Amino acid sequence: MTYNFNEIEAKWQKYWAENQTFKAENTSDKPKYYVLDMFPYPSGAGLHVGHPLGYIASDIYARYKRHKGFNVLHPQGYDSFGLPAEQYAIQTGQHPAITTETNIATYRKQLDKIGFSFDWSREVRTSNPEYYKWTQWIFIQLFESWYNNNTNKAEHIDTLIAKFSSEGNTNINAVCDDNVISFTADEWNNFSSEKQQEILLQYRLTYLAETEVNWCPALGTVLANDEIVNGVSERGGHPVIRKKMTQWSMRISAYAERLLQGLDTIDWTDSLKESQRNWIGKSVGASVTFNVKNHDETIEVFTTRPDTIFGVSFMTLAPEHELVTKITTPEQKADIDAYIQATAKRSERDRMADVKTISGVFTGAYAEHPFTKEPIPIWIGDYVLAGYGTGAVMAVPCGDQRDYDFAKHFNIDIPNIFEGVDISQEAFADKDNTIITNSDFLNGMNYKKATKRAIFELEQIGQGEGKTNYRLRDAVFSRQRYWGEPFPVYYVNGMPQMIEQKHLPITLPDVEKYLPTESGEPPLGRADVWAWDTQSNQVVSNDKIDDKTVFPLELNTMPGWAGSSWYFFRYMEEQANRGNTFASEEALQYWENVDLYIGGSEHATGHLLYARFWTKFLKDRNFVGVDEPFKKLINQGMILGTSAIVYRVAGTNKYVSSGLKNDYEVEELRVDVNMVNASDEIDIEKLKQWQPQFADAEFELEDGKYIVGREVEKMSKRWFNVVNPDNICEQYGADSLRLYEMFLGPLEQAKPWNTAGITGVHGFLKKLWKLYHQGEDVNLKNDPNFYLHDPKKDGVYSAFKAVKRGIGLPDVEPTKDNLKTLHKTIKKVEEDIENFSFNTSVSTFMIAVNELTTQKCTSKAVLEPLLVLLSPYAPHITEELWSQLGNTQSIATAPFPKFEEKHLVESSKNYPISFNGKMRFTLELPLDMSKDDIEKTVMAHEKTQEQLQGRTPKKVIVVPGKIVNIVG
RNA sequence: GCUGAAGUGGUGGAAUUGGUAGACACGUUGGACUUAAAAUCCAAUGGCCAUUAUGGCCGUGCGGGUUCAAGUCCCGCCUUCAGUACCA
Repeated sequence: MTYNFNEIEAKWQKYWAENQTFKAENTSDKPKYYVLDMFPYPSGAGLHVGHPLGYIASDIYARYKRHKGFNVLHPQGYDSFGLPAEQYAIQTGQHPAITTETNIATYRKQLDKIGFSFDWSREVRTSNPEYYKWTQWIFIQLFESWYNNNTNKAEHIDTLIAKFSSEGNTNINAVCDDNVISFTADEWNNFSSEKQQEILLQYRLTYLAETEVNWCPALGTVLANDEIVNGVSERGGHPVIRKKMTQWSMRISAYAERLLQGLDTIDWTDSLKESQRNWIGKSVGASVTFNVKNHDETIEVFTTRPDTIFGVSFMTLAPEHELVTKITTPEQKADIDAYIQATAKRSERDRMADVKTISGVFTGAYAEHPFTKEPIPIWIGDYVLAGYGTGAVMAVPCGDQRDYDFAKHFNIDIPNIFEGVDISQEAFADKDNTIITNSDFLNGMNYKKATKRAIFELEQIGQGEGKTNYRLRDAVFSRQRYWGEPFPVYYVNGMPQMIEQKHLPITLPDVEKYLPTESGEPPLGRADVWAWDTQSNQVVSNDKIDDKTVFPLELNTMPGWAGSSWYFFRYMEEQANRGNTFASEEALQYWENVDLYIGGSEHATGHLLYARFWTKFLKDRNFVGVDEPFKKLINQGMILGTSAIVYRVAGTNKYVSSGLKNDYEVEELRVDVNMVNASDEIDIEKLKQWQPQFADAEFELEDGKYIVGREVEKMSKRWFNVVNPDNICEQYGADSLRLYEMFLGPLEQAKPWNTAGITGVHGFLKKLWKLYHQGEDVNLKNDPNFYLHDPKKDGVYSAFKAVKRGIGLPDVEPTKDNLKTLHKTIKKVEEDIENFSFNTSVSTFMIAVNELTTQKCTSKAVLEPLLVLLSPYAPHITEELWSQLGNTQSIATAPFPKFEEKHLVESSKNYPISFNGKMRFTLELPLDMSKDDIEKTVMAHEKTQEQLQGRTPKKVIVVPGKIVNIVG
C-alpha cells in the first residue's frame, strides 16, 4: 500500500466539503477564536506558490486552535473590485464582472487543492451588490456623523444640528474644516437650506471638498498618498501631478490621536506600529501668528521649537501659499511669479529628486516678530510644503539645518541663540543639550522650560498657542473608475443627498466604455441610465433629469480600500442571515474582532489604517462593540522566485552554459524555470520548443549539460520564474507543499522558492506513511499467493499488501522511549505553533518519525497523538492514517495531546565540565544528586584530570550552570 | 538622513535564561540494491592539521569589552534588506 497522495487528498477534501467539517457556529460553549487572512484580489494570473504562504500559516493556527477546543472562525473571500479587472475590461471590452467571476473560479479551484480549513459558507466578495450595499450604508453613516472633541467620538449629525439651532457653533468643539464661519443660533435658523447643508458638510466625517489631489493622467484617476511610490503611481509607475478636483474625503484626521493611542493596545510587530506612527506623524509644538507689516494680514506657522522664537531671522512660505500674491511687492513680483511658475511645472518627482538644490525668492514683504517687533523678511521656497502644517515656517537658521542652508545661500543673518555652541559650520539641532541665550525672557532655560514659557508668553499676547500637528491627511475617497462601489449619492442644486438605506444597493450602471477620459471625467459619466428619481426611488434614465424630482447621481466610485475596511465584520454573519444587517448584533457580540490576522506588510499604512479608522467609527456609533479590528497581526514574508538565465553570445544565436559565459560577451535571457532541474541543468529539447528563437539555436555545453545562471527576484510572469502550486500538488501533494512552505524559513522573512528542496519533506511524508504501515518485509516474489492475485489490479494487490504489512498490527503498550519521543514532540510543536515558528516544528516531526521508526513503534497510544500534532501541517495524510487506525470522526475534532513532563525525566545526564571556559571532560551525574555530592565528585575528577593533563584548574563549573556552580 | 529588521557551512536555516555552534533539510561525494534508470537504504560532508587510535587548532560581518563560559550581553564600526523622507 503506497502513499498515494493524489487519491488521499481528493478524498478528504471532498469529505470536508460534504461534511462541512470547518463550518463555524455563532453559538458555542467553546471559547471563540477568529483567524483571518487578508483576502486576495483575484487577478487573471492565478495563484503562484508565494500566495498561499500566509494562508498555510493561518490554516495551521486555525486547525491547532480547533484541536485546542476553540470554536474557530476561519473564513475567506475576495477583494474583487479594483484596477486590474478594469484595465483588462478597457483593453478587451469584457465586463469586469465576468472576468472577475472567472478569476474567482480559478482561485477557488487552486485554493481548494491545498486543503485549507476555510468556512466557505461565509464567503464575501466586495463587488457583490449584496455586499457593497453595506459599504454604501457605512458611507451614509459617515456622512451623517460629526466628530465631537468633547466626548471624543463620532456622533449623529442630528445632535450637531440641534446644537446649532440652540446655541450656534461658537462653543462647539468639533473636528471640522479650518474655514468654517462662526454663527449664532439665530443666524443658523435663518440660513437657507443650501447654506446649512454647506456648513454641515464642513463637519461631516465624509465630505465633499475641492482638494488638491494626486492625479495620474495615465491611469485617469486620483491616487491616495499610499498609492504613490517615489512620486509615481504604485501600479504601473506612471507620473503623478497635483490637481484641484472636487472629491469626497474621509475625515480620518479626526481619529489621528486615537489611531495612535490604539497601537499600544494591540499585538502587532514594532516595525508595523512604527510605520503607522510615522504615517500619523504626531508632532507637538506651537502655532505662532506673525503680523505682516503694512498689510492687514497674518501668517500662521507651526513649529516644534517655540523655544527658538528669538532665533527667527526670516520666514518662508510655500510657493502655493495663498498670501504670496497679496504681500509681494511690485519690485519682486516678476521674480516671484517666475519662481511659482517654475515650481508648478516641476513634478513631485523632480522636486524630490533634487533635495540638495536650494531655491527661493524674497517677496519684498516683512513680518513683525511677535516679541521684538523687529522686521522679518518673508521669502518663498519650495522646501516648504503647502500640504504640511500651514504651508509656512518661521525660519531659525541656527537651529534647523534647512533654514541654515537657505540663510547661507541667500546671505541672510544667522543669529545665535544657543549658549556655548559654534554655529559657523552647521545648525545646532540638539534639543537635549540646549541652553537658550540672546532670547530675552528665555535666557538660561533649557529646551523644555523655554518651550513652555514661550507658549505661555505667546498666549499672553494672543499670537500663538500650544498645538499638536499630525501628518495624517484626510483620505480622498473618490475614484474616477468604473469597477468600484457607486456612491449612494445624488445632487440637488449641487448639494449631495444620501439615498435612503431601504433603497440600497445602488448598483453599477452599464456603460459602453470603461475608460476614463484624460480630463478626469469618470466612466460613469457615459452611463445613460444614471439619475435618481426621488418619486419612485430608483435609478432612471439621464434624460429624465428635471431638477424637480429626478437628479443626477454621483459619477465617481469608491476606492479599493472601501470594501476591505469592514469585510472582517461581514464574515461574522452566516450568509443565510445577512439580509437585514451587515452582521447581526449577536454575531458581532460573539466574535468581537479578529484574534489573529495574517497578511503582507505592504498594507501597513493603507488598508490596516483605514480598517482601524472605520472600526473606531462604527464603534462610536454603536454598530460594533470593539475599538480595534485586529488584535494580533503577523506579516508573512514574500516568497521570491529563482529565475533561470541562459547566456547568448552577443549578436549570434549561440547559447553557452553558465560556466563558460566569461569566455564570451554574452546577453542574459530569462527562461522558464520549469524546464530546469534541481542541478540547474536545462532540458534543451523543452527549451527548443518553448520559444521559436531557441528552435535552431546552437548550444555550447559543459560536461554534456547546459547549466543556467540563477537570480533571486520577485516571482512574476515577466521573469518566467512563476511556480504554480497546482503542479506541486500534482507532483508531490498538498501536504508536501504545505510542509515545505513552512519549512522554507521563518514566516515573517522573505525567502526564495526552490522546488528541488521539496523532496526532503516529501520523503518525510513517505517515511511517516511507512511508520504506520510497518511490519515484516515480505518478499512477494517468493510468496505463492502472489500469483493468485493480479498485480495489475491495484485494489487486489493493495489489499494483499495491506494484510501482510498493514496498519492493523497488534497494539502494544508504548515503551519509555516511545513516550519520550512523543512528549518531546508535543512540547516542541506546541511551543512552535504558539510562537509562529512553524519551520522548526517541521524538523521536529522529522526527528520524531525517524526515532519512532528506529524504535519500531506500533503503539496506538503514541501513533494517534502524533497524527493530531501533525494534522494542522499535513491535514490529508493524517486524516487518512487516522481513519485507517479505526477512527470514524475527522481528526480535526480530536483534542490536542497533553504534554506530560514525567516522560522526559531521565535518571542521569552527561554534564560537560569546563576548565577556564574550555570544555575538558564530561561527567555523568544523577539528576537528584545533592550539591555537596556533586562537588565531591567533581573534585575527585579534578584531581584525576590534573594528573592526566598536568595542569591545575582554577575554577570548575558544572553546566548547565543553574544546577550547580563550583568556584574554587 | 531617520525608523525598523538582519548578517551563522556550498544553500535554506537550527541553537531555552549566556552553557558541547551548525539541529533538520537541500546539494555534493562514496557505497548498497538494479541489466539500467527511477525509487529506496547506508555512510561522509564548517575550515585547516594529524592519525594505529584518542585527537589538536581556527571558526557565527569587523574591532574592542564583560564573563569560568558570548552567535546570544555591552561599546564602537561595516554591510544588506524593508519602510519613510525637504514634516518645520
